[in-house]
Amino acid sequence: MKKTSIKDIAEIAKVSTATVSRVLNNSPLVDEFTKERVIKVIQQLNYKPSLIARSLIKGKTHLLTLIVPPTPNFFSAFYFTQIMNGISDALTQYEYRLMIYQPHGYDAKLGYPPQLEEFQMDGLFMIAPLMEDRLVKHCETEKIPTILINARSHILDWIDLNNQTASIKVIETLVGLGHKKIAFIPGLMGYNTVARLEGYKEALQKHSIRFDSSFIEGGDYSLESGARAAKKLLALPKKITAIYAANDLMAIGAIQAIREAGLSVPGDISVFGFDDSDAARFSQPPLSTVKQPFYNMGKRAVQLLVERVEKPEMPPRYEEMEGEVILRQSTKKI
Amino acid sequence: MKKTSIKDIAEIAKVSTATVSRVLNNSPLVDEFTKERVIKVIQQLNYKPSLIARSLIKGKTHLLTLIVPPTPNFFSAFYFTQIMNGISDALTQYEYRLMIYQPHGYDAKLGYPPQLEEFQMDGLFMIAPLMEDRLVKHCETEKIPTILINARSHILDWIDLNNQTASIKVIETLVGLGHKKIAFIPGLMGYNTVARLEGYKEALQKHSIRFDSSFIEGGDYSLESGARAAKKLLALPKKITAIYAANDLMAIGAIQAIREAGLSVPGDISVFGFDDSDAARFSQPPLSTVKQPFYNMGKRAVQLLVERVEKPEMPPRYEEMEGEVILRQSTKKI
DNA sequence: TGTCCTCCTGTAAACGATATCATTATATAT
DNA sequence: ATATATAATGATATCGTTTACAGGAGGACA
Repeated sequence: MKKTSIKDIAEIAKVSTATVSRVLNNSPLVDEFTKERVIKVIQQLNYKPSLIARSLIKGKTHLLTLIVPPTPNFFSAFYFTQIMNGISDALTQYEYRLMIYQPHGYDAKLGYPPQLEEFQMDGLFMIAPLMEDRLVKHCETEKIPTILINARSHILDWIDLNNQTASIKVIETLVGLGHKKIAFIPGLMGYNTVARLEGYKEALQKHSIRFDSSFIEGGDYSLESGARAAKKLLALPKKITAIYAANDLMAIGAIQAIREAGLSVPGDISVFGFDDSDAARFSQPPLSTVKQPFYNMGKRAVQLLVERVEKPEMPPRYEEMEGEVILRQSTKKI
Repeated sequence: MKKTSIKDIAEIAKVSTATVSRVLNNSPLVDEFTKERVIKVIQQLNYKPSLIARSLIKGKTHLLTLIVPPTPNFFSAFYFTQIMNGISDALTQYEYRLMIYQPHGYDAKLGYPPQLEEFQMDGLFMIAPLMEDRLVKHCETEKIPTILINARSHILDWIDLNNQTASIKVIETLVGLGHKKIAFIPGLMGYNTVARLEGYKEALQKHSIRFDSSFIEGGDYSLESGARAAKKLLALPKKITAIYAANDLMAIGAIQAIREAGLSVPGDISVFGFDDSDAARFSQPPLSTVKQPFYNMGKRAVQLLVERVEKPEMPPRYEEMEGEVILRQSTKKI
């Protein structure tokens, strides 16, 4: 009992397979009467054309692949899921399907994962690849239709947060609350960290606050690294009144360190995070943070990628989205 | 400049396409010498066989699809991501690839999403479908290789938490801490809620504590519903000393309600959650809860599904996994 | 009546692999 | 020398579609 194919339909409807195919693709050059007859047979047999066969001859699979970083500590679930939901929802408008690929030995010697090349997919979403990612390089040189989400490139399309203005908003919020001695805990060096630091400096300058490099203490996006950094910052001779961390987890680590030092949040020190993760909502006190429009980034990424797939020669397109400051109880006026 | 195909290889290596195919599938009936020659050409041209073409003739796509519920409020990101990570990691051992499908109008009239049928995938993962899910019914009657994760069926394979023993562990932990008046906030009625309630009753009986139906106050897995339920429970004439909620979010809602009533957690009332979500870790106080082995469920699901795909006629297999009690600061001895 | 269009339909060749069967070359047995 | 087995290879059909091309039917027009 094999699947019914276009041949079966043709036979029963007493037409050629070509005609059935024309009906399927509702070509105008088929008689109304025969069209109706064919459709009836199709419905009776509950026939569904094979996308595999169609892909083979058309040379397009209508498959897009989402490359997921191998969940390092800084890559949290909510981040990914929101983007995926955005992609998934937007895809319902298009005739494309979504595959997931999560490289395992990411930094291993292997360059481009063979599985991807073999399965001719039409385009790639890449979430937050690192700057030196080999896969990105490969896509750039091979001109594989790709859209970077939360990363940048001169050759590929991308969507990213405007990290600089987001940072500026944070600092202006803190300055507005009366803070002047504001420390920053950047994450691993990457596109966004650089831009956030830039924004931090710019906002300070705008408000005539002198930049003090001892107020910068890096982390690796983990909770522990946030705690470590905060500990050092608290030991500084000049007393800080606020800490701005490059993600929520480090901010929460900072809160822990501040408590351990016998100080309170936001009583003694205000803390700002970044990302608006679950952790921010449920931390104690709830964390002021920056919300990235992940869902919309995913949605928009679909549009850009599909257009790229259909017009591979278009010049690359870039899009910056704005972050939104979410004020909760970890920050206070002084 | 089209993709290089098996024909090109054959031509350059001066063999037939059949031989190239044999080399690709390392058949033993090909001379060592020609094999070497063919391989060299393959590498030179960086040829990768088309999985599409292979799928067409083999009748197998080597594509598995993960059906994701349309993120209702009770379906949180960490839940899904952990399962997906498990699946994704396990898949590296097999020659299968992963697709994602997230139905949108889930409860709408449409039964089986056409996109799935058209793209012949070999098997389906379904996460926590509801009992009356039409897609599940479809898979059951059409004998589509499917594994349910966190759900059950008489016909399909499944992996689920042993909800009853998990519940028993929770109650025994609370009883061990001296609690006797323990309320339960179940979630929406489904497989797991029923079993958890069963376990709750069984554990009470075992410790000769009379079951009191007024101690049961249902919610819908949302934070607000947890708060509402707790409020009612606190208003009971008989004073409870502990609340066990069927998920973390409702537990956190309960904590908020308890605070609003002027009581403290765990000072006056101990609270237990379920799932070990991020929210549990970062709530204040950190929430005692039950950790479900999501990652391992995903991993194991791959094994079961692949075996099912390869032997469709096997009798269905079921697997129960055990939950682990995570003790944090929301529970206290009395 | 013959020519040219238009409209519809069918035939057959793709797409890129695998699988079946046939064929050749070589080795071994008689 | 002939028959037979074995190893390596090639020719060709096949999977389920789409598509270029070729026709046939019928009408319009000279």
